[in-house]
Amino acid sequence: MTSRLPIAAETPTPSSCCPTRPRLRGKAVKQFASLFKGLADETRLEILGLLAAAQGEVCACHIEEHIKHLSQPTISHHLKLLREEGLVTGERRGTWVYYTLDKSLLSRVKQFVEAIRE
Amino acid sequence: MTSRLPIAAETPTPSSCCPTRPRLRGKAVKQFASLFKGLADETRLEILGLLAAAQGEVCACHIEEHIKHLSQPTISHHLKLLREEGLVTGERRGTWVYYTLDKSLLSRVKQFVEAIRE
DNA sequence: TATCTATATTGACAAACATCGATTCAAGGT
DNA sequence: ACCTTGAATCGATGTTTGTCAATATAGATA
Repeated sequence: MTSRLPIAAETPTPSSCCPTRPRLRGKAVKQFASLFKGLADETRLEILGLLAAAQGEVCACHIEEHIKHLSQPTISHHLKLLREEGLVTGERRGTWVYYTLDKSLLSRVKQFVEAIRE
Repeated sequence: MTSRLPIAAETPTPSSCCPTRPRLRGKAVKQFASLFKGLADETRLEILGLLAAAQGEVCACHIEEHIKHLSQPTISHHLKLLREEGLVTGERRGTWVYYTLDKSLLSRVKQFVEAIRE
């Protein structure tokens, strides 16, 4: 009977190791998950990297030109997802559509850093 | 012939609107996409939020306790993905396995912010 | 050894996603 | 009107992903 203490004699209790309130809850979890889903694709990151470097508008034709290994419909599809997620905006002028990085991208990512860091 | 200039008379040329070098390329794109895939799930974000708030170890049993709407194998699966992505570390002590948030999470996210911001 | 508990693994399945070819839509030029 | 070009949409397809029930593994206790 209890000749020696096991490595972890005590069952871990919530009071011993668990936070009362997690740092990501409810709506925030959904919003960040949605944001990161938008960022969780190589093609979309390439597009964002292009727009960030341009510091302004880039027309869809140039985006397609840079991402040469994918078809036009595929890139259009990714642009749509980025628009819906609010990470870019697209404006049609004449024949062309010009895309711009939305500032909300950086602010939302920074919000995540703050939420985790507390 | 050319009675008046159309809204966008000139075809957008790379030199007019395109950056010479995008801000996310090659390996960096892959690494960030992999990171964001790890973050692109509500359950995994909840787990990370728990670990962040705990500021230390949390045993798997408490994680499962907090995320009550999912089965134990499902949570174990997410913990595995987080481990493989280097976002958490797990250490077995006796019967229990204790998880900790890896510091690399914040640094990697901040790297992304810097890359986009230039 | 046998047994109990905590965690991980396996196998199956449905839903979500990335991709493409074909088509459509929008706008300008002839 | 017609044609041309840039971009979006549609429909189909193969892959990835989240989930669970069942089972296996690791470690402690008896």
